[in-house]
Amino acid sequence: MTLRQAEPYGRPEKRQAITRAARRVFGRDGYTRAGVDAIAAEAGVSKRTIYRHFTDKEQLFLTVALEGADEVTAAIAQIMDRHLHKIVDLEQDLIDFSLDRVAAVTAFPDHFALVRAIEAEAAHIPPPILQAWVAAGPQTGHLRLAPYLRRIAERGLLRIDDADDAAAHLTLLTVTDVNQQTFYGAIPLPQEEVTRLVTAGVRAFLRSYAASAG
Amino acid sequence: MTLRQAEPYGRPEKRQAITRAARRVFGRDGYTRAGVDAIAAEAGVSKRTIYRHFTDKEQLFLTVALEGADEVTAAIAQIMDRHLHKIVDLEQDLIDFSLDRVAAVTAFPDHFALVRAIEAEAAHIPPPILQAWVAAGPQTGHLRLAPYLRRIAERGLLRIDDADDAAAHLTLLTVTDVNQQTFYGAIPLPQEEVTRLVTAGVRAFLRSYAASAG
DNA sequence: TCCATTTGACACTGACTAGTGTACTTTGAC
DNA sequence: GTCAAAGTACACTAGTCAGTGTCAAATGGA
Repeated sequence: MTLRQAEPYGRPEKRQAITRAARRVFGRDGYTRAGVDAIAAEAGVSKRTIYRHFTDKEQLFLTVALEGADEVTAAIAQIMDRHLHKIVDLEQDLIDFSLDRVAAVTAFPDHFALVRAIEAEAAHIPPPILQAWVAAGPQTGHLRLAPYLRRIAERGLLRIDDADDAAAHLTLLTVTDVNQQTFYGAIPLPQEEVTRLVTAGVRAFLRSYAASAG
Repeated sequence: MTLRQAEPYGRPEKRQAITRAARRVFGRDGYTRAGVDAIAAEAGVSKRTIYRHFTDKEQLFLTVALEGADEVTAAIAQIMDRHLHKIVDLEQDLIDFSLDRVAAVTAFPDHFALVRAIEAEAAHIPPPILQAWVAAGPQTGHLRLAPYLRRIAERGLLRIDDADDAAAHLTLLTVTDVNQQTFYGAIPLPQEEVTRLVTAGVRAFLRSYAASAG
């Protein structure tokens, strides 16, 4: 199992149509249920073409997983910059940031449905590739969040020993909580409940990490 | 799709052999990959017998999911009682409690592998049954943890507004964190790292909820 | 226009799998 | 020992699906 095939093949727009369709179908049906024929139909492409671009169903899946991670990581980076660059009201800014981050799950439904599929397949994915995915996706999220928190701490608004731990804790108390309850968006949750969960999570985080305890 | 079949059929030990094997195979291979023949072989039972006890592969899966949840919920209840009944050193007791709770994942590997399978299948499981599972498993965990925290708060050791939120937050900061990183035990993590994560989580929880801030 | 690359249509193989039908054997209660 | 309930062995259907072979059609650059 190779990570990526070296030589590019075929027309890029075909390849993109395939990966897009694959992301959707893998996310909707899961790896095993997803049929290559269904992906071909969804992509408006011959099945034969898929096998000219990708050697394997497995390789297609892994390619899609890695490429999607990059995409979403970039989007999350933007959300961080929008909310955490300049802080006016820390609590409100963190709440807004977390709500936007949660909303990304619904903004990229195909990708996050795929995330569920990846987590389901974890035991069947070659460890190095799984680690590559974790590194490209979730881990990068933490690594990018940590510096923002550190900078906020330097301004005297937070008291932080380990910024990576703090980033992980903020994520757990907000995004992870919601994702777990909604199964990554598979089971909807009323927006007001999402807001409540995120608000409670941010408040708990601030009680734990705010420099000036009320 | 009925929740449980009313009339009991066949010898209970056969039925148990089937459900045990099903739990293991479903957990190992996931729902779609898991073959009924494989389950029959693992159970030391004729495939025909499986279909006399259960109408469907699907019904077998759902039965196993619900029964396993009950079992593990009971085990977790014991862990709570062991560590949270009388508190001597709150931080240490919470750490020990959380470590034991995390260890339950490796103590019931078949069940928690199945949990991953359930979460993977979430979108394909009839909502009422999925909710029944959530109620029997994860939710009950929270509901049972909350009273303990409330009692600890009444003794003046914690300051808690919403005990359910507090229970959820403690769980997120410890068990969920570890489970997410290990993919429910599929990818191992050194014990020292588990201890570090849990300790950091409990400390963050206590900074957020302890009555007397240091 | 020409030609090489790419793609499509489609039939096909081989393997696997859920579920059934049936005839035979085992088990355990009485 | 009898007998009915339960289980086994095994062949079989019918469907699905990953991946391939083949050849014709489309595409696009020179």
